[in-house]
Amino acid sequence: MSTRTDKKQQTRQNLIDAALGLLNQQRSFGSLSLREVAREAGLAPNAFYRHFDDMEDLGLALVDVAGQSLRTVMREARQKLVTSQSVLDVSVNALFDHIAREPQLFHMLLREQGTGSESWRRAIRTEIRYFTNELAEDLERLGQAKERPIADAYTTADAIVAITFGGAGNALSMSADSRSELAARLVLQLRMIMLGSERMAEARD
Amino acid sequence: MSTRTDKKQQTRQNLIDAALGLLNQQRSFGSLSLREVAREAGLAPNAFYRHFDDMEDLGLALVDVAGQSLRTVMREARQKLVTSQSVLDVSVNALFDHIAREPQLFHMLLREQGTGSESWRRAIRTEIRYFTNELAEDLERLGQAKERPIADAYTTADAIVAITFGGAGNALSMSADSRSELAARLVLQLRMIMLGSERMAEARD
DNA sequence: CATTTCAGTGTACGCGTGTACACCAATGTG
DNA sequence: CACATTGGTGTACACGCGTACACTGAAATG
Repeated sequence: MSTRTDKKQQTRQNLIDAALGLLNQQRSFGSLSLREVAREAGLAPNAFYRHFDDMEDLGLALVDVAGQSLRTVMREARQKLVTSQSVLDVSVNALFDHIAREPQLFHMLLREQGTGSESWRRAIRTEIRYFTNELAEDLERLGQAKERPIADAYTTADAIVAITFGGAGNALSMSADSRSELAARLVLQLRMIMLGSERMAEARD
Repeated sequence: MSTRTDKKQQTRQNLIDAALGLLNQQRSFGSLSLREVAREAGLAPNAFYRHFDDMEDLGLALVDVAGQSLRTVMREARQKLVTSQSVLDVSVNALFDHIAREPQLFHMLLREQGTGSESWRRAIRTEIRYFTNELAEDLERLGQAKERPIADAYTTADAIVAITFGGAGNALSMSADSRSELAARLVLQLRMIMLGSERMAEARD
């Protein structure tokens, strides 16, 4: 009873992959056309409607996929938060590796935050806020464990995310060399934030 | 001998204003059509070509206008860098005021960095890098004057710009209330960076 | 086995687009 | 004053788009 549903899932996935395949640093999701995506997926234009209401609907599905991918990065980073010494260094490099593996996904998340429909932008904002909240929690816990508390965990986490994701967005259109140079600078900047946050917490006592 | 050239300049400006007028948080520059802009400017579509090669050409002109506006903000901020006590607070609020006055310009600069043609993105990157360089210079000078030097002025400036512009980009689609809340958080984050940078410089001795 | 469901097709439509071409009328030039 | 320059117009074209409609054939259902 599932040959039918399986096949449907498959072509749905084909549409998603087709859209992703058409994205690159020159081409934003907003510039893709329904016909174009259907063509790339080997479908007649009309068949698109069997799977999504319109391009916006597809877009939200893509953000969802990207969100899952982002959560994977985070989970890995959280593991390292416990074990490693040079947390920041390892985390940033982990993120950069991940980005290099799925550039289109992160193109959407990091570089198309500001464009598109209201719901598109809200969906992206939600994914990123989720990331920030989790990080804030980790920072707080970690700060107490090491007895070097930080000031205002959410604000600190937000700064870290802004720096990291902003940088990662730029990394998308860079050579491997410039990329690792950028990664090094990001680590420095994150260290500044952590240092500053700790110092602010000290001053508050 | 200038009735002709004057008029031409005027309609060119009309085209620029028309494009700017069509931009808002839902509508990105990339989604504007040549005909649409010409229509808004009260021109026949063909007349567009008397002033710009194509939409990309217009886009670069717009980035140029935005860059000039950005440089104005910076000049004001630099004045305050010398006179005021709470530099960061005043600077961030100055930027936010400016943004509220010309939202379309900053929409392009802050939210459409990641989309569009190669030359479009390079033009935007150049404007922002200019800003970062000037800030780095100021930070270095200021740090020496106050005998509280900072570490790696360019890296510090880059972090400040990333935080500030990232935040400002988000501010564009916020209510006035959320906006000032955000501004307050940004000031905190910038203080973290400054504090951290100073501490890094101390540690290096 | 007869019937219903439904993913996918082909045709067709009106629309907005970029831009080529021929033209006009006012300004600038010798 | 005669002529050249040029900002702007109107017409026309082919194109890609979203999507409505009628359809088909295979899988699912009873």
